[in-house]
Amino acid sequence: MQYHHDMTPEITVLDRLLEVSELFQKDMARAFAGTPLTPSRTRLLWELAASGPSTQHALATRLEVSPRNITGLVDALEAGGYVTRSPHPSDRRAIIVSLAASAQAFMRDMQRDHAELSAELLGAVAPADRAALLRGVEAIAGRLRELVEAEEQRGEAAEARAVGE
Amino acid sequence: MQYHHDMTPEITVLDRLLEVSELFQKDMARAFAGTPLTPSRTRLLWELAASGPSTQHALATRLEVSPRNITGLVDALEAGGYVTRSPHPSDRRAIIVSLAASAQAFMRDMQRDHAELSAELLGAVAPADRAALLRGVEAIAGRLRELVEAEEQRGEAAEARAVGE
DNA sequence: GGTAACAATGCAGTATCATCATGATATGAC
DNA sequence: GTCATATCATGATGATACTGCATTGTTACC
Repeated sequence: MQYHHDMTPEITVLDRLLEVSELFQKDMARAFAGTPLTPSRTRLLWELAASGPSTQHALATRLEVSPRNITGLVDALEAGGYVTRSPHPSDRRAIIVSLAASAQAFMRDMQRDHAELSAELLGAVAPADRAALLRGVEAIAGRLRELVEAEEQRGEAAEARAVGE
Repeated sequence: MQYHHDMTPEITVLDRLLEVSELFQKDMARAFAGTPLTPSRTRLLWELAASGPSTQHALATRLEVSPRNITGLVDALEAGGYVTRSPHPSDRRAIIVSLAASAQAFMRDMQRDHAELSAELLGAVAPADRAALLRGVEAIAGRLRELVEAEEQRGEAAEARAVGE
């Protein structure tokens, strides 16, 4: 691959996005050091904040992991006081997982930090570029979503073929 | 913070970036399923592609992990035929890790895919928005880099204080 | 009422990623 | 030559994140 002394824009967009992605991860890891929170557990917490109290089965479906895995994640979060388990009102097999009161405050803080960071980052962008940036990132996210979905279905199709043979 | 019925731009930029980040990870995981490649190992491979043959110690420093960890990662990559270990020409303690010939081709493929994906994503953006998008993402990456670095140093300072007491 | 499906979990297992402690060997300064 | 230091390997350990299978209690259907 030939590199000219000015970088090609195609390369830099993706590279910057990947860098941003890496920096986010690094920042999260640092922020959660010393707590029992990990990416997987935080994902569960966000899901709970977004969708409200849920059965473990529902969480497993929405997060696309095995129910068994949810049990473990909830165990850890419950031990840390982030969530509570309560019986389902009508189905005695099921368990409702809810955010603990302290975790609700915690999530509000996270959302506040989230908004602050967002404002901070947008502040680094020239005002005249902001609208276009917004549209562009939106377009990229949409396209990427499509691509990943398409890949997923190809994968499932291949799997189905393999089983059929 | 006031929410109008249209979402505030501050929230959406960050959210979209986080979504993009998540989609990248998902895509990588899918692409590497069935290979011995994992995020950490791929990171080592990229580092090797970028910096050329290196001692394990140098890799440990650059990737900011323990030397012991590098041994394990290199073990796995060597078993998979991605890297080779060879003696250091002048220091018989040291070992030089290099990309295997097949891995060099593999990395070229990855870079090609990388460029294709980049073009594909940029293609989803309205032509008039591309220049601003580029500048904007660049600005955001730069700002985020600063923030993470600042956080890091605050963390180190706190650690130093703790040790000093 | 009997049976099949369902929710959660105990148990067992795999893989990754990381740490520290220890030891073998090589280097380089004195 | 000797001794501190550097490089790497091994072994032990631990946390996390998954999985599958078998079990227990519950519900729903016929």
